[in-house]
Amino acid sequence: MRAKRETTLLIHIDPAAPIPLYQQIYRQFRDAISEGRLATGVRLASIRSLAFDLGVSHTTVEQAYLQLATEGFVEGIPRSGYVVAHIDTEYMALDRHVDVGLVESTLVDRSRDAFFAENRAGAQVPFDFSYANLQPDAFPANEWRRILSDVLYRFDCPELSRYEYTDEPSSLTSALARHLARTRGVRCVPEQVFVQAGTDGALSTVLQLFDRERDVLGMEEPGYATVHEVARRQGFRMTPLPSDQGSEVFLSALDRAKPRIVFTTPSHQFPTGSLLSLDVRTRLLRWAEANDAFIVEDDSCNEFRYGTAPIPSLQSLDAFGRVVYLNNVSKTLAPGLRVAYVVLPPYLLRRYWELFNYAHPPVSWLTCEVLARFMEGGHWDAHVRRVLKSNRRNRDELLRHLGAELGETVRVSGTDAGMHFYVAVRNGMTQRELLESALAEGAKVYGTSRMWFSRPAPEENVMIGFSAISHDRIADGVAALRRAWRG
Amino acid sequence: MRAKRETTLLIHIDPAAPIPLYQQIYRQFRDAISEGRLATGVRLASIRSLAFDLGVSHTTVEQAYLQLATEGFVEGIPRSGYVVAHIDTEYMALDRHVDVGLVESTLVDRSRDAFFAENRAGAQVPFDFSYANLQPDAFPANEWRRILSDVLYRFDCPELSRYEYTDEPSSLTSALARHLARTRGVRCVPEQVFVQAGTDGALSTVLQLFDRERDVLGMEEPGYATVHEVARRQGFRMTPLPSDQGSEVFLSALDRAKPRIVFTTPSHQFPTGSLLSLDVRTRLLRWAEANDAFIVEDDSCNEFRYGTAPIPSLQSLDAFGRVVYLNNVSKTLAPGLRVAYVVLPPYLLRRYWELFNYAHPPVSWLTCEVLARFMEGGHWDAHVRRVLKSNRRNRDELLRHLGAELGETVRVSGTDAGMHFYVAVRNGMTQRELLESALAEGAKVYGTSRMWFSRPAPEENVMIGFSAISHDRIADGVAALRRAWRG
DNA sequence: GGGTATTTGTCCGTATGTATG
DNA sequence: TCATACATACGGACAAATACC
Repeated sequence: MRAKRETTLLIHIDPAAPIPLYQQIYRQFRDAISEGRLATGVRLASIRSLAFDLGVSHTTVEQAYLQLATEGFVEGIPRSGYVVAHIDTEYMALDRHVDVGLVESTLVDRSRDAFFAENRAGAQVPFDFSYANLQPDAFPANEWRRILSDVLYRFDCPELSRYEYTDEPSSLTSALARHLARTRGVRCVPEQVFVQAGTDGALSTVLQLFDRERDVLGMEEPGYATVHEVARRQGFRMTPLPSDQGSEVFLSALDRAKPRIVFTTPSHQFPTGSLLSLDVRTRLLRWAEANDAFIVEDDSCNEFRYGTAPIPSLQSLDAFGRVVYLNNVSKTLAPGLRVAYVVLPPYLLRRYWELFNYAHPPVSWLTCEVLARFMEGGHWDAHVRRVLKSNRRNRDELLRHLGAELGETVRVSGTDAGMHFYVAVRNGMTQRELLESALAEGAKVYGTSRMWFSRPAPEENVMIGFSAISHDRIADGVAALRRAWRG
Repeated sequence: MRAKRETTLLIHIDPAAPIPLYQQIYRQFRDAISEGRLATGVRLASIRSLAFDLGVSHTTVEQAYLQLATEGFVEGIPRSGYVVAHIDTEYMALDRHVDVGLVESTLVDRSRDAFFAENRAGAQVPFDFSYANLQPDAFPANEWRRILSDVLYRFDCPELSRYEYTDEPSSLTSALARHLARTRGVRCVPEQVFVQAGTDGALSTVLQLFDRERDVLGMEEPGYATVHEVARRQGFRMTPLPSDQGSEVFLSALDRAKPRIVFTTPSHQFPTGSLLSLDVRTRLLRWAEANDAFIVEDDSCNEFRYGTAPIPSLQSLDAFGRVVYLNNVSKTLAPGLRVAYVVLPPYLLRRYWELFNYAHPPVSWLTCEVLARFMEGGHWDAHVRRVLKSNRRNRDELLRHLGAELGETVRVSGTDAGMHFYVAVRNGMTQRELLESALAEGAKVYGTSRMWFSRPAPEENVMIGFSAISHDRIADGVAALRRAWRG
């Protein structure tokens, strides 16, 4: 490229200004070029001549030119000079404060959204019957901090400075494999266990092992809205499997629709709280084997059974490698940790490694290491016992008061397990009216309508949880519900 | 259901055994039913009669029966008795140690995989010229631990016990928005910032905002293999955009293929290390606006520039809301933390909230909170300076020795920025031979062939990194490379 | 047209005030 | 408090490009 002519741009510098000299020069050139005052191809003053004019060292000018060159405003021709590069001056003049209005309107829309209004401001209500959150002080902060200090003191944590790959068994996958074998009868080696970023992330990963075009996901209805949404985002078609009309209806829907993947919550159906019997379990497994289907067993909440011991997992009955075991630490330790895990059967394990060659584990090594030590040190079992005890106390209290205050008006089910009751309120109110009248009395209960996706949701069903509310507020909370629903 | 006849099953219990009495009873019934020794419909001994026979309390037997009932082995008929439920005894007899062979063979296959052999055992080699890992002691463990203790001491961390939703601005998104505005000129509000589980996770999320059927992803070639893999898993078609033949070839490929999404690394192209000039940047942005396309700007590694100050981000030039800004803390703080973040432009923000209604943030609240305080406390800037300094020292050392020992044999590029050099070795060896001969001398360099996906990769290009190796091993490492490549 | 002087960018070391640890 | 490192600014030496004779 040849220079057309030399610049006549006048540069001013102020040695007293707080801005470095080379930056003052740089900026004046940059702005002149951006605004089109220096046209493409124009030759800049030579480093030495400009330095002489300004009374500074030539290296100072050099530094300014170098910065202009790396940012693309000028082009350096070796040992010859600098010329102005091609710059779209029209573009550079455009205002970049774009579409802030769209951001703001989107934010406002969100804040009005019913689901968020329901779930977000829970803490601000006197009686929050949340079905998923835990007691505010449930997290074993002291133990966690101690273990974390041990890990960080140990030595310099080279693991944190390395990219790991998902086929390296870790202390956490080993601890989980042992724990699952002991408490849930799950048979696996650590290499089958994958730690994931929450249930959403786990499910996302599992779905990616299948074929969007051909494979259909069978979804419990009513069921987790999150699962429904993840499947939609992942581009999978869904077929509803009625979960509130008994197991025969469930199984025959399965046989009609023949999904490739089936999402189930066998040990505690969400939200109804029902339980898949042993007979249905074996029929489900046989069906999966006969139809080359896979079952995702979401075993969340299995720890909380009131009356009987936890029942064995579906995976432990699986003789064909048809079950993906899925669980998380959100209900027992902390939702805020975002730790879930899946156990893949052999076929899907192979498929995983075809598709996740360059994938890294999605959860912090530090979190995994601390959790592994927490489990291996026996803190996990002790902690689950504590949480179970608290949940049982709250459950009994809530059940007692619901019976006493609203005995005639409500039909309560799903009381054997989990962190909430599935309650039909028979006072003629719509779901919206039920939630809003309760809220007006300071009590927050939760709607179920988003858990249906193929047929209209029954109006009268709400969820009343007992995991987050403090024990001594339950009585007053139920009194508030009575005022709201029985006048 | 009516009972056929009563059981004659003999139950033994041992009060001295470590197993609870009710479990001894439960297990004997369970096994008998599983194995078919008690047929469907058979009536169990009544609770009181069995209790009398065994000499235990009737509540002990009741507990055993209850467990059998919840697990589905028996059915309780109210005020009548328990009968054996329908059990698929044939199924229950199946061996459940299935397909362990498949698991094991998959594991063996993996351990032989070239990529994993290359990336996994890095630490065991005397001279690891890794291009992505950090110094083993790079993580600021003391500061991190102190902040973490502050957070956990503070009070009971109710945030850990709650499910959050992704539209709640957090201390981290606020800190990131401020930091990005200051150091990269990125204009955004915290509500546009989304913390994600690593770059893989971030990219996954971004892709889900598009249409798999219609939208094509334009991918730099050579470029990140991870991006390629994520796109494949997400079901997106890809079109290659040559990144090693100058910007005109890049832009014309763009104009021919017209992808909807373009993945770029403008401030430090991976792996070539080249830089997108200002002119190309504006042309890219104009092109995106004219073609209704979106650009994903991976700004990773922008912090490491040797010689000149970091150049402004593409997002800061974006007048149309066409750029998704993407970065992570893996190169500066720790890959093991798995923290990345995206800044969505208004249109994609709206799209996000259509699809991620029930999504939770994928990163631990604890990690986010500590990182936010780390940044707000000024530790981030100081730490980046430290890492930059270490990288610069290593870069200079490596460049010096490469020139001295292999000056004739290699052509080194991409030296202005990043954590590695892009090196063409001109000694006639294939890529495999280059890597293996180096490894035989104890030096690990990294292949580039997986970064091409539509055309054959040049054999002679390897990456030689300097971010993980210790400073005083570089000289010996390069000597090893000389022995390997020049005999 | 070829040798030479000059201009040019580039690379080197160094001094100084400031920020960092 | 003090040593260190860094950003800034400076001047000199060098070699390639250019202009001149």
